[in-house]
This record gives sequence, structure tokens and C-alpha cells, in this order.
Amino acid sequence: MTADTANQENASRDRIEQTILSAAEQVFSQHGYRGASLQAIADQAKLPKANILYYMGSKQALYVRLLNRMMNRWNAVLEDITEDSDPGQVLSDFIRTKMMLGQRYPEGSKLFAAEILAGAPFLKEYLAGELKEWVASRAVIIRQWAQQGKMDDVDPRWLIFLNWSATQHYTEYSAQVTGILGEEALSEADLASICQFLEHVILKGCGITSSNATSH
Amino acid sequence: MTADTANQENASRDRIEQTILSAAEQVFSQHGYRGASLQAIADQAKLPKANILYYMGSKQALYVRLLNRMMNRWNAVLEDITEDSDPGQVLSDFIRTKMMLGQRYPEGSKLFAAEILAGAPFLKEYLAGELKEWVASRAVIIRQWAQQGKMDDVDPRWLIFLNWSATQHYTEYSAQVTGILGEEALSEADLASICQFLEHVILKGCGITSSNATSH
DNA sequence: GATTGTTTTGACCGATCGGTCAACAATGTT
DNA sequence: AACATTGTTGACCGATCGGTCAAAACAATC
Repeated sequence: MTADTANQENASRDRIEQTILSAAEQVFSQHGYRGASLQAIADQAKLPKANILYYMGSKQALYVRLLNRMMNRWNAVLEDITEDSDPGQVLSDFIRTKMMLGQRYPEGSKLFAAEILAGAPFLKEYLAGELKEWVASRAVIIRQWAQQGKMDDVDPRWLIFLNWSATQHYTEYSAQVTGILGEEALSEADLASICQFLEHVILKGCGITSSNATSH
Repeated sequence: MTADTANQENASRDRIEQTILSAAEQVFSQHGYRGASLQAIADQAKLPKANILYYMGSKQALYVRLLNRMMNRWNAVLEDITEDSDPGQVLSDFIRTKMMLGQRYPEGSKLFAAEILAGAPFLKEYLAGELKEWVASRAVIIRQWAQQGKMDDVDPRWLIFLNWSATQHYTEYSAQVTGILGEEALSEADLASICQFLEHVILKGCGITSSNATSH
């Protein structure tokens, strides 16, 4: 096997795997782990069912792989904040980034939501480990901001949860949102309006007098 | 059949039906419509599977009945607000009531969330009908409040969604929240702290200078 | 062209799915 | 006591579940 053909074959394998992952993400996000069937995934991917198992090994392995992929997409967010950062800028960025990620990966976000709804059987360790530490470290910084008088002395954990819930709502409850708005999907104008609203309420609500954040 | 025995029989029937509904709510809320099995519901209710079908007719009928029961529990909320109401009081009540409902009916709330995640196949009409009208009518009142200078001129729809998402988060994502907090379940102190935080941020964020709302 | 290794896929496995049914027990009703 | 109604449940149905396997198709090396 030459290097060239090796690349070709790997590229072909990657393409097929991405097709399967994408199809599986759709099915799992709608019906959860138990409710999803390999046949439905195979139909979505337009491949024989046996082919799915050949590439992914098992339903559980496929599911775990999707969860990990989604975790990695989120990992880049809010990594580098310090006590010297501007709270307004950080929160504003956080809201916009989270909204963007939700729009970019709606199926992955819903997949995650379904996993949590089921009691997080595959993510319990991650939640009580990495993510808990992540929240704790950010909480320390937010507390410092409050002590510096940059913002109100609110509980950082509830603030973080508020940011998550407020943004994720528009991807995970998209069926409800679009149903109520009477639109097929959220428009760009809607998204901009929502981001602006969330910034306004959350920053003002936390007593952050935004200096250099985008004003409106 | 005397009136007495009729009452007895109906009471017995009601008790069994409630047992089944309660068991089904648990299973459906964790695994969604497709992921739930009648056998799992029967095991949870400690009844033979055939008995479930005898009382409920079919899996779908049971599921729809659970959805309707949850809708009715929510219907009592925020029914009687007018343009003369105090926004701070109304929003404060709304937050506390929603938090309370989520704590009282966690399985029902999760059931609803799973239904929306799946694309709301059984609730599409309700969302685009009754609930849409509900939101629209409240939006009018909130707009009037803004015109009267009682609060900032924010988009009422996003405000309503914010209230829903911020409160529902603690029931539907309870696995994530407790995992991160390192607690088995949310304590009374946590709940009070969360309500206080949400009131503070949302009211202040909307420019509502609370006059008679509970102060902290 | 023979050989070796990788994909592809229909056929099949035992288990479980939602749902039906008939036999039987229990409970009124007369 | 005889009868009708309602409740209970194990056995069973065809369909589908996740997963296995072997035979055929394909590709690369010699």
C-alpha cells in the first residue's frame, strides 16, 4: 500500500465515518439513546445496517463517540479568562459564542440535552469531574470581579447556569420557539435580537456597566 | 350497581390509573416516547404488561394523556395579569411559581422537554395554537408596561423565553446541576438562593425598580 | 493471475417491541 | 343459584431490536 493510496483509503474511510456520525447525530438527538435504532441511522445515512456496525463497532460506541465529539466542540469556550478580564466583554462573548455554537451544531446540542434528560448515564463522570472543576475555577474569577466592584455579588454558579440555559433554550427548544413565533426557523435578525436582549438583561442585571462591549 | 359500589370501583380504578400514570411518567421522561417500553412501565408500576394496555388502551394514548395532564398543571399560571399589574410582582411570582412547578412535577417537566426535543410531534398544534396565543396576549401587556415607563423596552417574547429557560433548567438539567454542585438534589436553601438570584438579575436587567416585591 | 487483506451486504440469531386474545377470577345483579 | 359484567394475566403474534457471520466484491502486492 503506497502512501498515496493510503491517504485515499483513509480519506474514503473518513468520509463514510462522517456520513454515519452525521446521520446518527440526527437520530440520537431526536429520540435519545434508547429510542434511536441502528436501522433508522442506516436509513438516514443511506447505508446497510451492517455497514454501520462495521465502522462503529456497536450502538454504544457510536453514541459515546458522538458525545465526545460534542464535548470537544465546546471545550474551546471561555478558556482564557482572568481576574483582570472585563466582565462585560467576557459575558457578552460567552452569550454570543454559546448562541453561535447552538446554531452551528443543533443536533449535537440536542444529543447532549437528551443525555442529561436520561440522567446522564454516560456523562456522569464528566459532569462531576472536568465540568465541575471548570465551573469552580470560573466561579473564583467571577467572585473576584464582584470584590473588585466590577459587578454585583451574585452567586457565580447560578450566573453560569443562567447563561447556559438562556442560550441553549433556542436550540433545544427550537420546536417550541419556532412553533410560537410561527416561523420555520430562527432568522438572522431574530438571533441578533436575542443576543442583544440577553446581553442587555444579564449584564445590566448583574450590575455591569459595560464600557467597551457593543452598545445598544 | 349501587352508588356506593360505583364509587368504590371508580376509586379503585382511579388508584390503579394513577399508579400507571406515575410509573409511565418516570419512564417516558427518562427515555422519551420511542425509548420507553410498556414492559419497563409495567415493571415500574409492578403490574403485568397486559394490565397497562387494559387501562390505557395503547402506548400512544397513555403518552398523550400524560402530556395533557402536564399541560393542565401549567395552565393555571399567569392567567390574570393586566396592564395595571406591577411588572416586578408579576415576574417575581412567575419565576417562583415556575420553579415550584418544576420541583413539584420533575418527571412531567422532563416528559415535556423530551417531547419538544423530539420535534414536538404530539404538541405541534398546541404550540402553534393555544400557547402561541398565550404568549402573544402576554406580550401585548408587557409592551404596555414598557410604554408606561415601568420597565425597559425589551422584546416580550425573549423575556418570556428567558423566564422559561432559566427556571426549567433546574429540573430538566437536574442531572447536570447536581453533578456540578456535587449534591444529591437541590436543597431548599439552593432553591431560595436561585429564585433570589433570578429575580435580582431579570428584574434589574429589565429596568424594573421593584417597589413591593420581596426585598433581599 | 494468484494471493492477501479490506469492504460490503443479505441472511440470520435470540431478545424484545407494541398489541391481541382467550381462559379465568372476581364482583355485582336478579 | 344462575347470570352478566368487569378485572386479571400468561401465552402468543408479527415486527423490529442490536449484533454476528459468511460469502461475495473489491483493491493492492507480488
